[in-house]
Amino acid sequence: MVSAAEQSLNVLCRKLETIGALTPQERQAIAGLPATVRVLSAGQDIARDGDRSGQCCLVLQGWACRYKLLSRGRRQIFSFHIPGDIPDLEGLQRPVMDHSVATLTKATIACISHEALRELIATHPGLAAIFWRSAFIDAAVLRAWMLGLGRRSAFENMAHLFCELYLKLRAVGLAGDGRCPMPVTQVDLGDALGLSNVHVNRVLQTLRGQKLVSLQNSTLVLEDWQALVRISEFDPAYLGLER
Amino acid sequence: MVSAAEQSLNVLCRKLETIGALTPQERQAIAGLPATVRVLSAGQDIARDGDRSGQCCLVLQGWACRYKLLSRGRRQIFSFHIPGDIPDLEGLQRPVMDHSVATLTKATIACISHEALRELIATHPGLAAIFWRSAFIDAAVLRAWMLGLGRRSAFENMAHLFCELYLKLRAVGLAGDGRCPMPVTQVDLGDALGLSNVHVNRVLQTLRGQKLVSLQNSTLVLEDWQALVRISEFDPAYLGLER
DNA sequence: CGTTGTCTTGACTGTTATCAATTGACGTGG
DNA sequence: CCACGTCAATTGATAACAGTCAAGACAACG
Repeated sequence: MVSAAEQSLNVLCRKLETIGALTPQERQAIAGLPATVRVLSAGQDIARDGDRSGQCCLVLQGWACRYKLLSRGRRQIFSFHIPGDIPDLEGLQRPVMDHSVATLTKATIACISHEALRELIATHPGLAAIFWRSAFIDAAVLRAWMLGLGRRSAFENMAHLFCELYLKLRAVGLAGDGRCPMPVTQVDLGDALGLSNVHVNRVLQTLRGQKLVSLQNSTLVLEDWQALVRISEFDPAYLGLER
Repeated sequence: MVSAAEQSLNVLCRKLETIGALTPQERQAIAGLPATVRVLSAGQDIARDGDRSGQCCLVLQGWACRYKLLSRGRRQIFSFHIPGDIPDLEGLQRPVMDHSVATLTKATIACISHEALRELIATHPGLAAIFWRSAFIDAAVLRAWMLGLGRRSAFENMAHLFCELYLKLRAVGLAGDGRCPMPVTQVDLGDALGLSNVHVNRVLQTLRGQKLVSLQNSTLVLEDWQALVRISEFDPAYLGLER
């Protein structure tokens, strides 16, 4: 069903428009990308450390993450990815993965060949610039996480992460009104924040106890945005969101 | 002195050649970049969080770093930069800095306008690809540091950092024979690894006591490469070094 | 030769990990 | 419909790693 695939590529346009304006031609070129759609259950690897795949994956529905494993079951999650994101864009320049990409929830994914993406970028310099910016924004998010891992307390860092995810989701129309989906387990949260699952649980209780956020049924409710921003020293500039 | 400036831009060629081959034309175009050379003492900011500068800086001699400050004097260093690196390349796409760049040692820096770099990239697609790859390699290094901050012990992480820096320095001809310059203070090391200066000191003593590395007079000696690789689970693939 | 920054050490504290067990929610098959 | 299995969330007890504070040693530099 070509039309379904074209329809679904709109999430990519919506995401790119949070970074810069698209011309009608650019939107059309994106809609015309050849894509293979796959539906995966939660916790499935999309690409593995060491793979050489030849295509990029675009998240259409659900959440994904990038992560890497260490001995003794240690895992670090580097980023969360929501609809519109291309977690493995750098495969275009570095074909061998140095980490893995996996789903966090049931998810639908569009696979787009490197060839098609390279062609798209080559023929649309405006899109090339937006993809560049997108890659640099991803790097800025990595730095924000590093700052938290290295220098923020567990409490501050979790508050910071929630602020970030809320704004990213809202930018693509998936959140609003002080609440957003947060379909990740406490283990996932711990692997992103460098914490044990037990400690994540306790920090969440503290956060709830202080009427800052509550997380239930995979929904995050931000009950005191100002306080969260203050506690976590959150400055949204790094997200590079238009508006 | 134009010839001195041209001469000095060779460090950039040397660095880029660790990523991909350069044609004579590309080398020439790089040598012809208009650059302003500055000499800075240790601990000087080159660009500050929030700045909008209009130019990129290329490290010619000495070391630099990218960092960000938090309240109560907390600092996280995101990356170390050695001769040939352009720490703020992303200024090309994101003109407002979301972190700072500073010297770690006495350093000489070449300032190159965004304009000139954009022109260079636009007229040399091969260089554009190499700069893309370079940006993605930087992101891979950030992820390696994240993995260490989140999931490695202080001991493992310091060993990992030393492995990384040794290979990066060797790739541009600044190290060899199991030793390399390491002109950073223990405080700097701590700010990179998310540790206190006191703990850095103790971990260094352990490392030395186990005959793994020694760090004296700003020189790092790797006494047991195999053991370091094993302990820190070091895999150099992420550095993307040609060879 | 004193000043300054860096390194080193000891004592104590605190955050977070680990281990182990329990509860609760959900889906499946008998 | 209930018994069971599974996975996620929760709790308590204890331990380990790393931070903080404070003081002193050392070295480089003017």
